[in-house]
Amino acid sequence: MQAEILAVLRKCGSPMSAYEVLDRLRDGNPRLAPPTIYRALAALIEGGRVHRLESLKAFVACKCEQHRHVPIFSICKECGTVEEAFSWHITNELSRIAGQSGFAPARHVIEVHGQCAR
Amino acid sequence: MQAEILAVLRKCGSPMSAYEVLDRLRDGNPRLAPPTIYRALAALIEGGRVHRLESLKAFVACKCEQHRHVPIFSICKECGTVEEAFSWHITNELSRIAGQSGFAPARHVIEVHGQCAR
DNA sequence: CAAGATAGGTTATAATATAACATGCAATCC
DNA sequence: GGATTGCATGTTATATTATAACCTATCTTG
Repeated sequence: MQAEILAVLRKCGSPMSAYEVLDRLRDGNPRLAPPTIYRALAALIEGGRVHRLESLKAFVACKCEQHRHVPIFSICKECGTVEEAFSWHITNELSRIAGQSGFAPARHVIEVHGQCAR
Repeated sequence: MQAEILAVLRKCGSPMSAYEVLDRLRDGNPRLAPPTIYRALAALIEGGRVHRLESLKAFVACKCEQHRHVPIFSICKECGTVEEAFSWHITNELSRIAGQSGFAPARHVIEVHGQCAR
């Protein structure tokens, strides 16, 4: 199931809601239900192979070779495409800010909405 | 309505779901329905007086004197409290990264989950 | 008052997500 | 081989979050 979902997300390229993934996979498996999708998505996210775009309530395949970084998403509000970047600078700076108050970061959500070059 | 919601959020201090706010306000107004809450929340967010924590699907009152900055939220997964910070460093660095690909940022979402000092 | 603007009320429903329990099936162990 | 275990998925139901669409009341301003 994880492999199938990953394939669907990769083929699509842009963010998909869980129910869009579900509809896609129901073509070959009409009995498929939401919990199956959400469970597999949870496992994929856990493994860093899929990200949830919190501000879109949607999911994308990780595009980086190296999963397990702090991803920074640029989300174009015109065309809907999402770029994934990362920056040690920002990772460090976030840790520094957190450190000031003794906060121990575990998971980072960085999403930038705007307009892409196109 | 905006004032009432803001009062509820301030009194609570930690993030509240829209429906928690709704329940609170229904004490004095049993006919209150979700659209009213969501509309007022949208206006408050527009004005920078409330933030939506995307990764929690919840809302907090802005704690800064000066609304209209790029907020960075530290969310403690133990006690649920949320700190709001900001950093020109990060704002600039995000702009720089965006600039590389010609992306024009309009809205930033920065949320860090972890564990606070307590 | 008329006309327009704005907030809120009302009803219904869409979209997102999870709880709880059942089933199937392969691996392992005696 | 048969019992046992573990794990992914199936199934049913429901919870949670959010919005559409249309209506009503109130205020504003010429």
